[in-house]
Amino acid sequence: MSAYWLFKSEPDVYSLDSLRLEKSGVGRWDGVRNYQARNFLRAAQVGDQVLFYHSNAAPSGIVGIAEIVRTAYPDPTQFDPASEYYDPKATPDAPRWSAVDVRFVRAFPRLLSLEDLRQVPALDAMPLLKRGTRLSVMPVTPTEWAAILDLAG
DNA sequence: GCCAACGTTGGC
DNA sequence: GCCAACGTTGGC
Repeated sequence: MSAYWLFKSEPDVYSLDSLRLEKSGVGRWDGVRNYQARNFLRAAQVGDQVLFYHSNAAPSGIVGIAEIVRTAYPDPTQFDPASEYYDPKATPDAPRWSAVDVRFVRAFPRLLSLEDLRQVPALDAMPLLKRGTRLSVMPVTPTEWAAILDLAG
């Protein structure tokens, strides 16, 4: 039984299109530096479905679907001093941060903006829509998933 | 282990 | 670019 997730990314950094255009067909979801988000990443299983959300965009919103193709492994960027995600306290023997691999599934016909999503009562409990929540990886319930796909058309 | 200071996120 | 909200750090 697949689970559902929502991943946030700034489209200027990594968009759904970036994932779609990956030569290998697979994109690495790295750079997560929040423990709660990391723990959710670690819970993701192969085949789980992911809502791809563009943050810091105009407008921000859900743009499509990706799928987990590899479960959590140490995020290589934490060991790379040249990376903006470098974490000097992480070592290969004691990694702190995890990455997963995803593949593109599909783009929605239109972006579902926060404003759109707030119109749907079934989505009221989503952390995404709660004031002040900045979680970049969060679980999505089957009910929420169905409501969002319905909205996407 | 408290908590002030600081840094980051992300909508607007 | 502003700034509210939140997470992390580090002095004590």
